[in-house]
Amino acid sequence: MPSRARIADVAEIAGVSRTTVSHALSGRRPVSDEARAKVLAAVKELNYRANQLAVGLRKARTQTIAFVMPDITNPFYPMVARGVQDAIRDAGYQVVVCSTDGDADREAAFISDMVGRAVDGLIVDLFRTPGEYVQSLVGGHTPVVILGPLKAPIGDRVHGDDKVSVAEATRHLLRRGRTRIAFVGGLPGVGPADSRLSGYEDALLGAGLPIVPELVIRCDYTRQGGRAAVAAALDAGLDFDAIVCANDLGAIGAIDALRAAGRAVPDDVAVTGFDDIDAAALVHPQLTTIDNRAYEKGTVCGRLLLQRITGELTGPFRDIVVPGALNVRESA
Amino acid sequence: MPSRARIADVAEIAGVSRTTVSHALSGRRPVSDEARAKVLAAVKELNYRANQLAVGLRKARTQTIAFVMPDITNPFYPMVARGVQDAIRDAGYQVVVCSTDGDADREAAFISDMVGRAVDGLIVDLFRTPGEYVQSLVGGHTPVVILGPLKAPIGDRVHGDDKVSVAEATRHLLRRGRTRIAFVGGLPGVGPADSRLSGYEDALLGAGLPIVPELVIRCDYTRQGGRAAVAAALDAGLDFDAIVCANDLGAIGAIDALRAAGRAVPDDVAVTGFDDIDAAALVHPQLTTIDNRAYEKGTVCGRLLLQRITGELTGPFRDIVVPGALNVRESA
DNA sequence: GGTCCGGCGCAAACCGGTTTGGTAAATCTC
DNA sequence: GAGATTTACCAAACCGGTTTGCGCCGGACC
Repeated sequence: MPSRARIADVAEIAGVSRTTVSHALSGRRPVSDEARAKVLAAVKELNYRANQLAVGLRKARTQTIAFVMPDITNPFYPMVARGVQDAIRDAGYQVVVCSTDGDADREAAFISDMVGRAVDGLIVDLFRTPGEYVQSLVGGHTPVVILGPLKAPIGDRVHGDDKVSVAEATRHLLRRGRTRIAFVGGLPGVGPADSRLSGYEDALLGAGLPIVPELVIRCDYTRQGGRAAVAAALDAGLDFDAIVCANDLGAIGAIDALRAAGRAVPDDVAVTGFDDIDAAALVHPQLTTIDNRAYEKGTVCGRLLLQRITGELTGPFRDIVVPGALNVRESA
Repeated sequence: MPSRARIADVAEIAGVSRTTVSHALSGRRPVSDEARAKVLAAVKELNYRANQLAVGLRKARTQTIAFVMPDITNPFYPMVARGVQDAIRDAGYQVVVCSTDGDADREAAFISDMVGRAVDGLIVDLFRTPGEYVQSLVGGHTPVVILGPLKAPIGDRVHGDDKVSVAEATRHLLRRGRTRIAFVGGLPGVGPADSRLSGYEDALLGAGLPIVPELVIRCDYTRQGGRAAVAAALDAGLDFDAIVCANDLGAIGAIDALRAAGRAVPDDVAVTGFDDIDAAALVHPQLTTIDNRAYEKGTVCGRLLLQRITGELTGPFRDIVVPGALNVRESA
């Protein structure tokens, strides 16, 4: 394989110096029309493109940001990535996506690696790496935006407010006349379940209704978990006319169990989910659920990071809440 | 912001030359235990990590490959990306993901940009860019693996065989005693519909059954398309006991129409899909469909590219078929 | 006609690493 | 104990660009 054309090759063919080629292409200093024409012709002939490693090395800017996510196959993150990309593209920036696929060690490895590659900024959603450790990895030389619930004084932060969102879903059920509302999903201490549960509680208390312990059923985030939990509740003869689920998969499982027991959704029991996964609109009945606004979160992260990189934004780190949006469909 | 530590800083603190630091860290030449200890101490103290731009520039290798995909929010591609990543990670390579989000110009821009960033290899799935153009963008200096149906003499190729897969799904229906099988989906000439249709035809003809033109219904790839097509067929009084759909969304739409008409799935009409999207297992009844083996395709792409990069594989470009896998669930 | 100025181009330094060639000291060989 | 070899290190070249400093040239101005 022949190697790629270098700027020296262009200079030789155009009959000018490397400097002049650089200036002709960047416009940093004026160049005669004649020289520019010769340079452009040579560039075309050789199919020349600058080696961005060299450019980045010299300029100390790579026009690249990294987005470190826990799992690229979780549809939330690709949608965030698209938002990020749309927010930074016009400024001439690129995003590179790193998925740790649930591996804790790889979170740190990716961050370190991306800093080594001299990215101009980082967006990170971390499951397991403590904030202080991230600090040491980044070294304070690269601006960081934290996506998600992690609180760490290393950069701006963008996150949702599950509590408020679930409270809104619960109030939606109350407005529709449901009074015996159950909560299903999310083992205590695992993931976002607790804040979602507290949103449910807030809404009930706010409406002057009691929290009935039997109607708060904790289970994992799977379809099977939701199905088993609701089936058990029905078997136990519990009485409820609506279910607030901690996530969509659990809600789909809940509907499975209701269908199996001959209860109509939403007529006998209304069901709400959380996440608004693709399948939410595809199942029957279509799921009323909370859209976590992945794309918007991405654009916010991208804009924020860009402002830090350019210095347009300085001062204390900001904390931006992107509230969820209740998506009313058929199930509630 | 203070700038990051450089190798010269490490050398100074350790009291040795830059050369010795490099050798101590890379092991390319022997270094005394004493010097190594001092270097490692200084590295730790300064939290030093090499600037990969400089390393890549000098070594002319970046240990990075790029994966250019048409749409990161199509779950197929993230799963492929995971496969690629798993295949190359142990060799010390990284993958950077570029999504063109359906924009044709950006396909070319990304490829050009990644070549400019001196990636060691490319995996591309192109919707619109012609092969020869890609050739000129890459310049023949970087190995390429083509994912998908594009035929271009610029690199190895990894793709499915929709025709064979759909034929298998159709034979599955025949084995279950279905005889009047319809095909629904995919406008002619758009995407993979034609090869899928021909698999359906192959299977019927192979079983000695005629192709009934009325039972071949072309529509777009959406849920609405499938629903409208099947609703119209039912209205027209067409008689069929199974439907082979060109994709899962269309199949879900088909089931919508069957449900609305009071036909039971699969008892009255069996339905198969294609893609095995997440929702396929979440809808009711769960969809029997063809898994396009995204992860496996990713690992194959990754391994192939790696072999080209290392020179382990040379000679004519290979064409590897990753056959789909029929995933039998409830709908057929 | 000399001075000043702007336009234009080149040489050289620089970014931060790796790699090569050379050398001084230590060790081996006979 | 002289010569050969090895060990351990360093200086300098190099990767491919950008940027800086300087000189040359021609035209305008006094």
